[in-house]
Parts: sequence; C-alpha cells; structure tokens
Amino acid sequence: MNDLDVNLLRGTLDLLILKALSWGPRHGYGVAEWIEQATGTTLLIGEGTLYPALHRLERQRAIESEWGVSENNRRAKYYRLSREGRARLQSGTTSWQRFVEAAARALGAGVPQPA
Amino acid sequence: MNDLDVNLLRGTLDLLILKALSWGPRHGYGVAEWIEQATGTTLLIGEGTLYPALHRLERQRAIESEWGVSENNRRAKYYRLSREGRARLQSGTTSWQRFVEAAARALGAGVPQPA
DNA sequence: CCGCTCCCCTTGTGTCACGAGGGAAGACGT
DNA sequence: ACGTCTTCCCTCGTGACACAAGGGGAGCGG
Repeated sequence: MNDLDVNLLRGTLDLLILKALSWGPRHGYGVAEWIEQATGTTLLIGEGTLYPALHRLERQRAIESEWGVSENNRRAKYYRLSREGRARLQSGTTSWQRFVEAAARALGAGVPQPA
Repeated sequence: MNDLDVNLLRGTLDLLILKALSWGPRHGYGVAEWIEQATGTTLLIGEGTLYPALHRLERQRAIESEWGVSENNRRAKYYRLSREGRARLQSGTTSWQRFVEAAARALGAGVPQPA
C-alpha cells in the first residue's frame, strides 16, 4: 500500500533517535522499539537503518556510547544524549515543525474538483 | 540558521509539485514559484532539484508536458496532471499525513527537564 | 548591443534508507 | 548436552535523490 512512505524518514530519523534517548540511556535495540511504540507501530526501523544512524550521530558527537548489560542479561551498547545532542534535538525539532507546517499548508489548501 | 532542513524535502517534493499542478497546467518555473509562495517562502526549490523531479514524474506518467508560450512570451514547457498523478497526489498526501502525525506524536511528547 | 530576467537543461557529488547478509551469547526446552 | 529462539551487535552494496555548479537560448529595456 504505502510504498511511498520511503524517503520520508530522511531528516526525521535522527530526531526520533535523539528523542528516544532524551529520557535516559538506551541500547540500540531499545531505541528501535521505542520508536515503533511511540509512533503506534507506524514507523518500523530496520537494523540496517538504525545502527548506521547511531554511528553517524556518535561520530557527530550528538550521542555517546558505553558497553553494558541489558535487562535481558545481554551485552548491549548504551547510548546517551550529549549536550550537543540535546541542543540539536531542540533546534532540529523546531525546524522540522516549521517545515511540516509549511508543507501542510501548501498541501492542505482546497482541492479543485476532479474534472 | 536552518541548515538542517536539508533532506526533509525527500518524499514531499513530488507531492508539492503535483499539488501545484492540481489547479491547472503550469510551466516548471511557475511550479517553483507556486511552491515558494504557497509555503510562505519557507521552501525554496532550486532548478537542479526541480527539473529532474519533473522529468521523473513525467517518466512515471504522473504528469504530462507540452510546449507552449508563457505569459511573458517565453518558450515554456507546460505540465499537466494525469489521472494517475491525481490519484497519486491523493494517496500520497494521505500517507504523508499519517507519517507526519506519527512522527509528531513521538517528537512532541513531554520533554524531560535538562539536567 | 548589453545586461537582465525568464525559462530550459545536465552532470557530479554526497547522503542515506534499506535489504541482505553475518555473528555471538544468554535462555529454554528436551 | 544440544538444538533453537531471542536479543543484540555489525557491515556492505544498491538505488534514490536533493543540491550546487555548470551551460544555453531568447525576449526585453536601456
């Protein structure tokens, strides 16, 4: 059905990850779970999407990692928001909203009757 | 300021173009103008972004083109929405809204106090 | 005839979501 | 002891695409 959703994630995924970590450290797997649940299973993040994104954010110093043990007694890498990450979450969310509002306004205007 | 807007256009540009044409034929330049104006100059579409997108949509039979003369007496290619294009505008807008709502819900939840 | 605006186009570059792969290690049943 | 399942990590190749930087032609006003 919705094979068009593709690409929409661009520019939003990073924000979702940062938001997932805004309540405290989480391991990668948990971030994906949070996103799925927080969006009512509308957004499903594959591992091939998630992990590169985490590494990217870490390289950009938006998040920091530390090995630990999960609640299921598994080896897990816990990510935590850095100060820059928190700032980026805020400014990013703001401009995301600006973008969405602008686009929604353009897309939402009255639809002319079809033929 | 907002150098972060980048990438957000992905998956939205096509819809904006289709929407621009939903009121009648327009040439490429006019499409860009419409988008800029309809979004309150929040979204500025470069020509290197616009024309490939138009060609893409035409290749996908969402729009059709025809050479003509602009209101400024210039040679111009006019684009018109096809039936498929109109259908795609509708379904695309719906799933765009679903995506945005889901993301907004996830991003909008209460922000924990910083440190 | 010079510059400006309008209007068209292409190529190269980088980013990135995604699918498909691979692996280790705890838990659990038999 | 030994599959199998789940949790958790990772990488690589591919395709899509926004964007900047180029190039051009043609009307128009000075």
